[in-house]
Amino acid sequence: MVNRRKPIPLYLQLKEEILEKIKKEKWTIDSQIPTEKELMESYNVGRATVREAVSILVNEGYIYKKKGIGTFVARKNPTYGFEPLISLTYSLKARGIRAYNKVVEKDKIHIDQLLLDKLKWTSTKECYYLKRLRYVENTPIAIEHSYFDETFKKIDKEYDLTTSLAKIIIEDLNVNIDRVEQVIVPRKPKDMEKLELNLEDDKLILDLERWIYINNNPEPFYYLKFVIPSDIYNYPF
Amino acid sequence: MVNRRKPIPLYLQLKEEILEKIKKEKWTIDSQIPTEKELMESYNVGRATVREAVSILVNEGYIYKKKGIGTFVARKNPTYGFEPLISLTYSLKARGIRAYNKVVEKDKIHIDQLLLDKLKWTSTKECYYLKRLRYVENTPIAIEHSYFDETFKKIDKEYDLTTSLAKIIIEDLNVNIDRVEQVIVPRKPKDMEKLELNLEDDKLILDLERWIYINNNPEPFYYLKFVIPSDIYNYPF
DNA sequence: AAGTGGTCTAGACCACAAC
DNA sequence: TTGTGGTCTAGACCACTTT
Repeated sequence: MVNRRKPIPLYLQLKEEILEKIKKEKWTIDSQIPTEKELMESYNVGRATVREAVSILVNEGYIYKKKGIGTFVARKNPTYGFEPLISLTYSLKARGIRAYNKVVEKDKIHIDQLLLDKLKWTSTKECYYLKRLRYVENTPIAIEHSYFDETFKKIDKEYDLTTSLAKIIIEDLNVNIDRVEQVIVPRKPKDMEKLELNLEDDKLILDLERWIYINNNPEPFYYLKFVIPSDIYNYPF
Repeated sequence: MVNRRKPIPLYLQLKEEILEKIKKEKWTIDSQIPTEKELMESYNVGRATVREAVSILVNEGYIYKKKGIGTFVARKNPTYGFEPLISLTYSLKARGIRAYNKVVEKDKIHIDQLLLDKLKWTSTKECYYLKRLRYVENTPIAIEHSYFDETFKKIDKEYDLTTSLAKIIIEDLNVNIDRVEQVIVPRKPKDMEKLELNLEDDKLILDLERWIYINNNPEPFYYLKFVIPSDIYNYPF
């Protein structure tokens, strides 16, 4: 029960109450939790208090809402913090930020020795290139260069390339991810990149390269390069 | 100006208004923006509307609040999503989640050939080991093994090891980060890890290894291994 | 039509920091 | 003491989904 005499805000107490019900499986995954009205009445608090408590749990990934329907349990355990290792789209979504991806280029390409090394491939094979610009609030936040093996044919045919590629790989492609390698290196941007990312003159960028290995294949099926403005060194702790 | 006849919620319109003032440097970095009361009066909206708009911008990292003082501009440009590539603490904080780190072990250690390879060092030198458990809401979310070169003596002496190591490295240590390498591999947990992370029986974990290179040194000064419960395959996209 | 969450207002009291 | 953001209430109207 919530207690007004405690020095802890009501919405935090209520949040803990709800969380406990989820942890103890009184409310199970994908089942609906009480409506805002019901929570107001059960705990004798105002609607703002209920909404504050609920919104924290939504933010932390425990519950989700469906407009016009209700609020539901998403998960019993937290998945804190490692989302960005998997998906930029997801990590933005977790912060309530809508991202938009624009396909700039899509091609089957020829591979030379240099690219072969980049891709960590030992022999020449089919290679598909996808270039996307990633936007948040109409501001470009990254240039993304993707290189796929023939797996791309399926992706291109069946999925929407403006959404999260990680989602497609993890959820829909039905593959086992064996290994993800990643290298981040800061450097000066090229003129073209300055233009695409709307960069000020002296600003550095980051090269983020990623290789994904699946299905026991010794070579990666997917090579990704992000070009990102580097404000990384002055973020507000 | 905000407009009630538009189909866009007032708080989103107000958010855009504030953001524009920041982007166009009408309100500059670290300067105070109008108080909630002033914003209510300027835009003829209620306090909840103002607080909603402001809280989004806080979440996105544009502004920050000081209790009892006011609200201030943090940055002009977005830095969405990439900070967490370096700092777990940051990525949690961005979602309004407080993390707690507990130092389990701290030692100067002997290096054998196996470890030397792991660390990507070519010759033996001083090596300091730090093991921490990382908690959120009293739930352990990761086991962290850190290996430092002699740089650690300064860190250990001058800083609080229960805070963000990334913050210390980036902000306080005054080094240039040249390169960050990272490998993620899923595997079955050891019994000890099951215990420390409170794992259910069939759950996989992720090994996340990270090497950080600084100051043009060809060898990393810092090797990190995270052991993380893996909910990757059921992300709520 | 009924029920849900989404948006919004007006007002209140509080804890905190600065003067 | 004053002003700030933090918490909380009661009430209103809306858009959305299901019946």
